[in-house]
Amino acid sequence: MKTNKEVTIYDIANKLNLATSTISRGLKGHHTINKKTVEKIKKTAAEMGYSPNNLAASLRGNKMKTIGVLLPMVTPFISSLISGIEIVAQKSGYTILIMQSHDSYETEVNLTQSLYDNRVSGVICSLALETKNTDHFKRFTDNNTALVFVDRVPENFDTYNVVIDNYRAGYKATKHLIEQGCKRIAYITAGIDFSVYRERKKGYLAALQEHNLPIEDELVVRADSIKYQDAARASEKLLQLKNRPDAIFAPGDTIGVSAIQTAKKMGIKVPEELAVVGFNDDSISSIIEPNLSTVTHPAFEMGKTAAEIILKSIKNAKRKSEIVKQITYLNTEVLVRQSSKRK
Amino acid sequence: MKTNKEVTIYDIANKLNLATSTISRGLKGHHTINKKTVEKIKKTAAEMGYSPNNLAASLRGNKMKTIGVLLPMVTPFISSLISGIEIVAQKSGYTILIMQSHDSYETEVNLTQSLYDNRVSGVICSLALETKNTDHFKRFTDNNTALVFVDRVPENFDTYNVVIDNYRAGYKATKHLIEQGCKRIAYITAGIDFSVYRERKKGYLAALQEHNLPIEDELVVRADSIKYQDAARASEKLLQLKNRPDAIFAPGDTIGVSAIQTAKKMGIKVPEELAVVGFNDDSISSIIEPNLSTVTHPAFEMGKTAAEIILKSIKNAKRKSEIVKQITYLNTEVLVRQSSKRK
DNA sequence: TTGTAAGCGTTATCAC
DNA sequence: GTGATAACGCTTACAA
Repeated sequence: MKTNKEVTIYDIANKLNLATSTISRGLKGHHTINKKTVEKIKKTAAEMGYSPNNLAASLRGNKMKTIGVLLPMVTPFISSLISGIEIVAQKSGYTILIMQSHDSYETEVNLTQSLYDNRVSGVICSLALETKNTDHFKRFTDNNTALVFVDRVPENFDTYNVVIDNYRAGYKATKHLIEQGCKRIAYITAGIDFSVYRERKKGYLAALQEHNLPIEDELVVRADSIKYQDAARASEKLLQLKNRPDAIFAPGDTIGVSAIQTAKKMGIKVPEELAVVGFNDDSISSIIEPNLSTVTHPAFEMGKTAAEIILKSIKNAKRKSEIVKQITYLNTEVLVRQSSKRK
Repeated sequence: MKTNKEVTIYDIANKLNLATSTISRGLKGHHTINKKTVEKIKKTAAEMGYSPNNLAASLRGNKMKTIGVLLPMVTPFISSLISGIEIVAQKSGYTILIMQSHDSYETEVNLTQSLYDNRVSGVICSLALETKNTDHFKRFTDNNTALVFVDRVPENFDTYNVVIDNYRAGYKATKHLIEQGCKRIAYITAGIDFSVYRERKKGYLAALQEHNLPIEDELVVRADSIKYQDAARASEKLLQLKNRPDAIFAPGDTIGVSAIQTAKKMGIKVPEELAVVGFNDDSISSIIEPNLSTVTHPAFEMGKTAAEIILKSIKNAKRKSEIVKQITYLNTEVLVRQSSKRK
């Protein structure tokens, strides 16, 4: 490793017999600088191999041109979400700093601190499954850092949220199962009845009630996480019931896939004896056989929207915004495939 | 948004009637500072809601405590890789900055610049499929920034590489197919015969040769990317051959899955008429039916190893290291599942 | 249109 | 053990 000293605007200033301020402005194509000077500056900067030091620039403004992205873990859904954020951020010259909480509250708190220490301009977050208290995010709103929650949002926090209507999605999925003639429909929830999953459950319960189907406690089971193993355990529990369900609404495709595979292992026919609907439209849902019916979840769009809100919010940060809370809903729909087709 | 002014070490110094240098040292538990003073400092810092400004600290040292992670795109393999990096980095108090090239050379060059501008301490990179020239990485080695390539590494670049032995992996997978009695084994490559895929191909060819199987050009086809659609197109091309292959070695599970599904659509029985072996052991490989035989790819371990090397390399950065190039190989093995079991 | 100089928050180097 | 001060590289009033 060589240790070339870095070229700074000071060096350029020296070479060109100009002031550093002129270089600084020239590099940004400031309108108060002579066009020819600008050109000259840019040219020599390139020749000298100058590259701007974001640290120094940000130290003055006290913020990096960086958006912190704090997510539970990288799933297919999340990776589309990231792409959406990325594409918008990149256009505006923002870098994104991705961190995973691994669904742990403690990790989330730590990463929150770390994002703050790095002086990010804004934060886009989808909560960890474990998170109940969201005080650690006040740090951002209290200190002029834009904050947007996506998908897994807190219940009571005054800021921007980008979500789908989980209640309606749950309702629609369940209604579809009812229309297929299912009578004993089960639901698998995740974490400590986490908001998103609870809302979907509410929709599920509403649909049952509306169609005069009995609501039975044993038909709602909990998976410790949304990972395959935990989901499979939950599915198994349902399918071992004396009075087994004839349908499962799984609020995630991994869970749905685990249900199908568990059923197969137990010799239960899908969809004839057990109809299954998942959530997210991950690619596995069209690889598993029978193909998994699912509810679309516009990850990419959600990412784009969240990033756009963050950028707008950063721009307006100076004059304090009037907006206290804003919830943006994106649309979802039920994709009917083989796993729930009974008619 | 309130705009609380930030608490700095200067404020703490004022309150405690100490010098900023003492505060700075106290906060880090420097041994030259009285234990009681250290405690007092830490306590009041906490009380005042102080949080360190990494920007300022890094400006002096000219490097952020950040590792840039530049990857082609988030696949299941890559997401394990990230986890491995993350776990090691976090332990040492490093933050990771993840960026995706989306397999585009141009994007990779830009992101490289962006990482540099952000003064990361080190970079872990897996190359874009399009990348042939890697001069844009010289920036890092020339300027005292640690650099490690993982998995998709350049051919000629003096630095650390963490890889598997792609040649041997290709050889082993092909040999397995031969042992199953396959005679016309096809291979799908990706990108412009990108290094990793080329190495696997070499192994494939060596195995054929060793067993006196004919090497036919039409049995090696190219997919434009490793995404499903492109892979499926390549599979289709193979299966439409007049003299159709009886096995496909796919250097990725998505490609392997596409091969199985394409075969099914065409009414070709797997594994009876077509044996398939994939690569990576993604979770889809055990969801697809028949289950896809595959070659393990120790993503998590590779991530951990890469991060450990980076950290060591950062530590040694001051005295220039003697090491010019070091290649670390991790082990792989063939997992035989239904898609290739013929005996 | 360009120059001067202060300041961003921290740390390293001396000095005491 | 602690303090004073310069320096990191850049931006931005304010001056010219």
